[in-house]
Amino acid sequence: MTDSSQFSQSLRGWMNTFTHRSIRDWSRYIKASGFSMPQFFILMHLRHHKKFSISDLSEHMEISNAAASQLVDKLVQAKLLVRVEDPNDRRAKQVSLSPTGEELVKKGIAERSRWVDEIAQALSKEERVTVTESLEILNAAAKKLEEEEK
Amino acid sequence: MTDSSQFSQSLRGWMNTFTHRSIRDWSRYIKASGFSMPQFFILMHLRHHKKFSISDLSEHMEISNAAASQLVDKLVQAKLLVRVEDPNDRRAKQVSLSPTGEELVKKGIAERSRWVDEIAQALSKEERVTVTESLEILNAAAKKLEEEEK
DNA sequence: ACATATAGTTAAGTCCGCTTAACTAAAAAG
DNA sequence: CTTTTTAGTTAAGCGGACTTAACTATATGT
Repeated sequence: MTDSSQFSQSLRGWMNTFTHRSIRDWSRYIKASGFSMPQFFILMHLRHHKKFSISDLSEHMEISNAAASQLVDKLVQAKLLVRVEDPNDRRAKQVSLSPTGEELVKKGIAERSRWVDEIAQALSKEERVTVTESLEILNAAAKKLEEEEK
Repeated sequence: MTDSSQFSQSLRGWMNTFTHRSIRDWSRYIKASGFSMPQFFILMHLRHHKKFSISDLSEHMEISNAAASQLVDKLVQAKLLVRVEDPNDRRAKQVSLSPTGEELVKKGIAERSRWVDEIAQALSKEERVTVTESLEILNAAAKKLEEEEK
């Protein structure tokens, strides 16, 4: 019987292979592109949250405000981020991806998706249909959970 | 029509949410457990490749032999790794997880799987069946690809 | 056997992320 | 209007990951 625990086990198995692969591929890409892990985390985070303040970032990354400010500053100098004054609160800053930053992240994702395409080709047509459907289900569930957490 | 590109898109979507979540959760766990990213990468890598030499590691992580040696040394001192002489080549060392190290990685994975369980609960029984099946398919495909890469 | 290549360690020095502390400026509270 | 809180920056200093270079020890090739 395919019950909840069997599901969890399958998902965990997939997470393992996926995580392992991700760590390897991402860290290589990050190294090749000349940025540090923390810097890249910021870029990735900005893909989901188009805008954030220094405080948001320091909270999210669990580092001090000073550290967040310094990290952002370097990325601004590298032209990957844009930092503007918050019109509603002139003390605060709004940080977002610059076109260059966006491109960098996209390119990283594109590199990784070569793997995805290879997997796609390894499947039969029927398998692809089933799997696509499932991924949509998972995606929807994950999004719903994320909503609830706020 | 659910073709290959639609599949890729779904998988990429899932990868995005998953990667985003992973980065956040893992980096928090790593920070909380007091180890650095590179150190944790080593532990994760050892979960898949039970044993490796210093050279293997430096190649895999794309760092110098010296750096690999130093990283491993710290983890050995912290009792997370075991480093023994290779019986076939006395110049080489075989590095593997200690029981403590294994436990640390397992605990990290366990933390993350709380999220998995939450997702499981958000699905209907039928959805779980479909998704479990799909995950097995994906896993098999990923494993096959990994084999071929060698 | 000797020379060369390979596996790993050690040491010195650089760079970077992080922290705390001191500061500026704006907003909120009284 | 004055006080206090909040957002962010700057500077000094620490620690860790990384590099290169010099070294030891084993293995391989001629």
